[in-house]
Amino acid sequence: MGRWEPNGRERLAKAALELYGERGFEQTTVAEIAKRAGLTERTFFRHYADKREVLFAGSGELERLFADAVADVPPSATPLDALAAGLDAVCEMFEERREFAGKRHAVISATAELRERELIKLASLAAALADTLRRRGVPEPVASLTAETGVAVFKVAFERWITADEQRPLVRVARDSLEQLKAVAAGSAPAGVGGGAAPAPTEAQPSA
Amino acid sequence: MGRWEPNGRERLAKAALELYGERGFEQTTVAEIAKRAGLTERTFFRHYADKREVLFAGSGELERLFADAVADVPPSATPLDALAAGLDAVCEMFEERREFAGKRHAVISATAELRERELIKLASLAAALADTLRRRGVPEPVASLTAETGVAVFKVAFERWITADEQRPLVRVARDSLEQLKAVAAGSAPAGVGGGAAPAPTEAQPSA
DNA sequence: ATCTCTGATGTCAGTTACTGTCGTCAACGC
DNA sequence: GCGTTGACGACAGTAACTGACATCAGAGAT
Repeated sequence: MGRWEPNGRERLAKAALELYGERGFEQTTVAEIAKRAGLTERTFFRHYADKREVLFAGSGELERLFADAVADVPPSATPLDALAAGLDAVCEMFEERREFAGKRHAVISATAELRERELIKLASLAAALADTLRRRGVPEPVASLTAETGVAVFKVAFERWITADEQRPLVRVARDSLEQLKAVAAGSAPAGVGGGAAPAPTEAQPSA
Repeated sequence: MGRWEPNGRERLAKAALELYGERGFEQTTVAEIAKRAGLTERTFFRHYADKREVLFAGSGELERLFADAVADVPPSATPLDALAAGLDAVCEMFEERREFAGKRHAVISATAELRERELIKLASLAAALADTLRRRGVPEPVASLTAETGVAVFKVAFERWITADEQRPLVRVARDSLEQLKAVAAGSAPAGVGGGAAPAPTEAQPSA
């Protein structure tokens, strides 16, 4: 047995999520988080670069998962198909953690500072995806555009999935969003309500 | 004449951009910025909410310009065409300020904290665009997807334009990027090297 | 068994971003 | 003239973060 309780890092993360949820991010001091975790402020900053980062420790894992899945798709596939495979892999990871993801998402979307941090993590994800696509031989700017598109689709799908009234699994929502984006880009959705003139996109559910 | 030199706000912005460029963002204190502007630290925070915001004061104007242009497109146009009109309007505004935009961009991309702020401004822009599209009768999630796509295209185009070896006007680069995105989404760009199968996206003339 | 080295933590002092409060003084309207 | 307003300075305070150094259990070497 060590001199201190084990898993200090995890205790800090747990305490932070709790306190951010109870009092809000700005009303919580790092000293309070450390105290709840039975540690000191200085130790908090040894584990997490700043007060926000404690909520984003897992983002590196997500990035690797997504990029690896894209890299593993056969080279004959289009960039968009490779993207779809990555999307599938990432969505699967979230399915089991919906409750945790919900709490975390609520805290983040309540505070501008945390939204900033989330956005830069997503940007980092897009950069990693673009890099992976380039390694597959996809030229610029197609690689970057595809990567940004993939992140946008994930973002939109996640927001819908985390909503209370969305029952489908995340992977289903994501695939649907991707199909809709394809339809938009193909110009099949006129601005006017209804889109009657559109050549019936693949299977666009009138879910909205 | 007032008790103080006029245009304190602008002097602060100028001093900040200079100092961020000379020593870097993190190595510059707010006290130094204020001193160079002939004011005090307290006054800096009266004009700008925080040390980063001084570089993003004009973003509200950009947002209005973009959204208004999208709103003014005839309702018969597709969402993507409306987006293209907004893109044109925004690009025009940048053409005259390339030097300033370059300095600002160099400072921002050198510091993670500033990149975060830029990203949230772009997200705010996307939200405003999505709102405008919904007012045009575009349903969700198409409105959000289209808005995110528009911002992504602008981002990619701006990055290319600000590069020293890019000679074309921003509006040309942006239109080209949009065309390439359409091609990607249409599935015309195989993952295999070269994109030779694609219908020559590189010099796509602004047929839009 | 002792010794040393390592790693996770505590302690403390310091810098700086940011805020609240109050005072000052020119300009402006009456 | 006179009160009000608006922009700023002065000053004190909080809290995020950093650097330097101390402490002490455990692991491995001797």
